Amino acid sequence: MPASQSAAPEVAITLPDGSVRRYPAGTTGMAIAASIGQRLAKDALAIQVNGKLTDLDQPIAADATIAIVTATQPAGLDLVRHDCAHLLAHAVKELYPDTQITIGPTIEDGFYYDFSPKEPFTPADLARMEERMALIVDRDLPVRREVWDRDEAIHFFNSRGEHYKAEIIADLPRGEIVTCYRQGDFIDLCRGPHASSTGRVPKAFKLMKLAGAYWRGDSRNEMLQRVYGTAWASEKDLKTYLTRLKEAEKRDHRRLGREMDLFHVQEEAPGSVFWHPNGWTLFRACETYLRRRLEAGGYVEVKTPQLVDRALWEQSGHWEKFREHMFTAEAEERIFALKPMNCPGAVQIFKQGIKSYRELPLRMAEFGACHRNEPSGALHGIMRVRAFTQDDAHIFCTEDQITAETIRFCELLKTVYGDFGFTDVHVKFSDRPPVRAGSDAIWDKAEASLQQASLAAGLSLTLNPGEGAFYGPKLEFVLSDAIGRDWQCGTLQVDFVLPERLDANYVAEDGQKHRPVMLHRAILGSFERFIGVLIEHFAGRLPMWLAPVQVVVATITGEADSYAGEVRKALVERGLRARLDIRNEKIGYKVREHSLAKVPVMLVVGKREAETQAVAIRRLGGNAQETLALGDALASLVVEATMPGTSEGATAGA
RNA sequence: GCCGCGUUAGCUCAGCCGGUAGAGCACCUGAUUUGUAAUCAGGGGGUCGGGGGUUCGAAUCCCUCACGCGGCACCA
Repeated sequence: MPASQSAAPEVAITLPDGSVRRYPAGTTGMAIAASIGQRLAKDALAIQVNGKLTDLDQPIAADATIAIVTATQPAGLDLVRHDCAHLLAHAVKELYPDTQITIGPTIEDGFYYDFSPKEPFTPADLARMEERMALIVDRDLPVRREVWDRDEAIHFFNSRGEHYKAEIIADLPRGEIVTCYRQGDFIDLCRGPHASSTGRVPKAFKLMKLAGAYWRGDSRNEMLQRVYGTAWASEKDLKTYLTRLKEAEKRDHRRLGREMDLFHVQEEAPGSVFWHPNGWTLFRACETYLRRRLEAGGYVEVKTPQLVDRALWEQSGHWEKFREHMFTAEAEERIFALKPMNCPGAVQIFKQGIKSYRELPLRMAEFGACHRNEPSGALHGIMRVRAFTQDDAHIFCTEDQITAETIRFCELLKTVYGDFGFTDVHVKFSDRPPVRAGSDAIWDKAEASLQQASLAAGLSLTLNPGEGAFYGPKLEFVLSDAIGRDWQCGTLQVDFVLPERLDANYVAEDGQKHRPVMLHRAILGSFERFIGVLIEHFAGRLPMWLAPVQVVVATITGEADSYAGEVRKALVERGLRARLDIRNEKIGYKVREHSLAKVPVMLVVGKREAETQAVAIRRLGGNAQETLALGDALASLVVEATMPGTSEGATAGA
C-alpha cells in the first residue's frame, strides 16, 4: 500500500470470495470492478453493497461486503430486463413522440411497458421499436441517476405531457426520494438501479407481443397499449428461450386436441366442448378412476337437476351474488337458471327426510355439469369454458369434524394427483371477498376453522386475500405441470352460510336440530380444465391407462391379417382399448401415423410373428422393438394399462 | 367485457398496388404385399366467417356482426 496515501480515508471492501481489499473512501463499483479485471469491468452492470443492489457509480463511503453483478446472475438478468424496458420506452418516445409512457416492470423471462399512444400500435411497429432499441444500445449513452424534488418532478413530467408519470409520483408517499434515470434525451421516473450506459445491455432481446392493459390494472380505467418483450444475458439464451416457447406451443391442448381427434369447439356453442370418441374415452377414464377413489373414500354419488327455478337461487344467494354469470331460460312464465354450481342441489338432497348426527359426515359427490356465463375474453380452449363438469362433492358435517375431513380430503387429493403424475402441488388460502354472504362473525369462524384444519393437515399456505367464494373461505390447490406452469385445480371451501340460507339441519345427540357445516370440495376442479392440463403436461403422450387408444395391432403383410385380428380380440377381451391396422400400407407409414396419434403401444405382426404366435412391441417415443410370445405380451400390457386404484387382478378400466 | 390482431379446401398456409383462387398434407381411385416415423400415379374438393357498402369489377378497400388468437380485467 503506498505510504503517501495512508492519510486518505480508506474503506475495506470484502469480495464474494472472502478476500478484503482496501479502496479510497468514496470508491465506486466501477472502480472496484476495474481493479479486479478488465473483463469484469466490461460486463459489470451493478453492484451489490451489503446485499443491496445499486448503481456502479454510487460512491461507497464505508466498509462493505460487495458483489459485482453481471447479466449471468439472476439479479443482473433482472436488471438487464429492466434496462430493456427503458430502452423500449426510449425507442417509443423517439419514434412516436406524442405517446405517453406509464410503467415498465420486469416479469418472468422479460419485461413489458405500458404506453398511451395517440394511434394504436400495430405489430409492424414492434419491429421498428426493436430496431431502434438496438440503435440506442449502439449509441452507448451514459445512464445517469438523478434525485428530484417531488413537486418539481410532478411539474416536470406534467409539462412534458407525461401525465401518467406525474400521477404516479403524486401517489408516492411523501418523504420518498424521487429518482429518475436519464439516457440521452430520455428521462424516466425509476427506482433503479440501471447499467451505467445503454451499451452494456446485451443485444439479446426481442419484442414479443402487443396487448391491451388497463391503467393500474383496473377495468374502470382507460386501456393502455402494452408491449411485451423478452431479454436474456446472451443471444444463445434468447434462442434457447424461443425454442422453449416453440416446444410449449407443440403441447398446446387445442392443437393436440385436434391432432389426436379428442374434441373440438365451434362458434355456435362458444365455450362448450364437442367431445369426440377419443376425447370422451379419456374423459370417461378420468371419471371412472375418480369414482373408484371416491367410493373407496367413503363418498356417495348423486345427480341434481340442470335447470332450476330462480326461487332456489334467490334463496341460496346466487341470484344476488352470482347473477351475471348465470344463464337463464323462461318457460311457463317462470324463470329457470342453468346451475352454475351444484351446492344448492346437494343441499336439497340432504334435506330430504330427517338427518341424524349419526349420518355425519355425509360425503355427497356429484359429477355435476355446470354452466357459467364467463366473459367472452376469458374463454380459452377447454381450459376456460362456459359449460364444464366438476368433480364436486359436499361434505355435510359438524364443526368438530372439519379438521378430520380436511386432513382426509388432502390425503385423497394427494393420492389422485400422484396417480395422474403430478407431485408438485402448492396451496393457497383465500379469505373473505368484498362481496359475500353471511355475517362477519360467521366468516371469522369459517376462516379460523379452515386455517386450523390446514395446519393440522400439515399444509403450508400462501395467502390469497379477498379471493374466497361468496359463501366461505377456500383452499386452492395449484399444481405445476411438466414445463413448470401452474394450474389451479382442487379446492376446499368451508361454508356456514348455505346450510343456513337453505335451512339444512340434522338432529344431534341432544335431540335438537342443528346446522351442519358444508365443505365444498373438488380435486380435478373441472374435467375439461384438468384434461387440458393433462394433455399439456404429457404433451399428448398420456399414460397407458388414460390413452384413448392403448394399443394398435399393425400388420406388415396381408398374410398376417387374420392373426392380427386374433391378437386384437385377445387384447379387447382383457379390457384393453385396441385397434387393428391391416391397411395395405408399409409398416413405416403405419408406425409414423400411430406415433403422431400418440398411441402408446404398437404391436407389429408380420409373417414371422403369425407363424410363431408372437408380437413385436414398439413403444411410443422409442425405436426399439421387442419380440415377445403373445401370452407374455398380453399379460404385461394388462398390468401396464391398469388404472391406478384398481384392486388386484381387475382389468383395465372402461 | 376491454385493447390489438386474425378468419381462404378437412389441416397448415400462399394469394403483391382491386381483374374473378393456389400449394403441401389429408381424402377418394388404381397400382404396389411392404419388417419399424411419409410407396408411386391419377382424381375430387372452396358462394375466400356472416351481412352491408364503395367500384365496371372485391378474397383483396370501408362499415358491421360472430367466432378465434394474444393480453388486460374476471375465474374452475
